[in-house]
Amino acid sequence: MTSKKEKILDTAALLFGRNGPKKTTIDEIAAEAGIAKGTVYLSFSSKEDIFIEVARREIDLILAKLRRVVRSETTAISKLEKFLITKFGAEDDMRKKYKATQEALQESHSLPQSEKVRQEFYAGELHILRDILEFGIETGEFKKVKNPDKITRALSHLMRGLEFRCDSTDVEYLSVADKVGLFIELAVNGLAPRK
Amino acid sequence: MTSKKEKILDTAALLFGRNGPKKTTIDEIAAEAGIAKGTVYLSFSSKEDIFIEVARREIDLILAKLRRVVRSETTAISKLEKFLITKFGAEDDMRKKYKATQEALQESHSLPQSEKVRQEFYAGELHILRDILEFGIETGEFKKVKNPDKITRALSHLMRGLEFRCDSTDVEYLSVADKVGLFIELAVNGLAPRK
DNA sequence: ACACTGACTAAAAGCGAATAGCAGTCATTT
DNA sequence: AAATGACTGCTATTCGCTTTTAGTCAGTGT
Repeated sequence: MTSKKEKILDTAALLFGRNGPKKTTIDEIAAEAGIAKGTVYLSFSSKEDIFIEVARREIDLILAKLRRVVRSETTAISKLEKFLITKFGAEDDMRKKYKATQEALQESHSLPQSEKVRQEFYAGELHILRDILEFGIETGEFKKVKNPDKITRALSHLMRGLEFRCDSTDVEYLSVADKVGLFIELAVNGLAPRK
Repeated sequence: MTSKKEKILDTAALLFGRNGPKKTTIDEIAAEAGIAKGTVYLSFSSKEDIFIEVARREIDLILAKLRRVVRSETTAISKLEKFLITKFGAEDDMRKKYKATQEALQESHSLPQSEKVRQEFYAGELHILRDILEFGIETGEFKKVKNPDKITRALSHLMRGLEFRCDSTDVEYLSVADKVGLFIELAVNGLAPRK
């Protein structure tokens, strides 16, 4: 049997995904997991604690997937492309399945600890991006840059600019392929002419 | 004497800037403008109407300023730089003075019509950006691109990615100069090496 | 005749007391 | 020792009431 803690996390993830963490009660989690409420508190110290662990698990899944698809590509550009495709796709997943994560990534108005989880996620993403950048520099696909950290951050901002904004209509609904194309076009080739 | 309509708009802009449009009443505007409430409704059909016109005036000011600084530069890159510096600076202004505009640009939870104003602002920005792009292509600073519209949009997204996010800590507080530098570095030079 | 006024109304926002729902505890059971 | 679920106190929500406010219009002054 998977440990009780795992069981609780699985159940919580399921229910968080169904109604969002805010509308999920410890009573529900306990009932659905087939244990008593008090038992939940033998493994976790608070609801927030559960939330954080669920979010962390989901984020790890996404990051692992991103790392996997990046690893399986052989050029920096295809790594970048796959990364973007997967990342933009993951946003859909998040909206559907990973409600806890979505909550955690939602700026402001979430639990204090979720800030930490968000940082982890962005740090993870940034790290992957940075690896791609360095890989590209090694293979000669990219030029040497003075400040890779800042460039990585700019890449991540461009990416963020292309993210879906669920609420607004101002980001026209570009297809994922379009977004990726634009990203590569700009970030890789740049506007200046190449002789 | 400036027309009554102007007087009302000036007063409304002042009060909107002081307390935000939500917390400003028509009674206050009328009192401050030294006219009776009913008179306001001779020039405007609703509070929203006033709001929209105030926001539009403020947006026109910002766009005009952007156009002016861009026009006064002679190279595409310096145009781009000045545009960005001014734009990022304008965000500060907005937080301080242009409460109506800020409200209008705030995604969601604002009045229905404010959507329209937002669109106008983005369209205006996009147009300026696009002009810079075309200017750069003419002067040879930029290469010919297949789809200038989409590239312009990508530029605007990169820009948006670098915008202040007033609430969050995740966009580290890069200085305006850093942001501009990153933008140019990426968008103009790109990652690919130039031989 | 016309520009303007401000008391008026209907509707919305604000308020707070009553109520319901929930996280977390702990004495009891297994 | 591990697990339970009735219980507690706190927070969120509801609901009726009061206040505020957008918008109107009969009236006033010029």
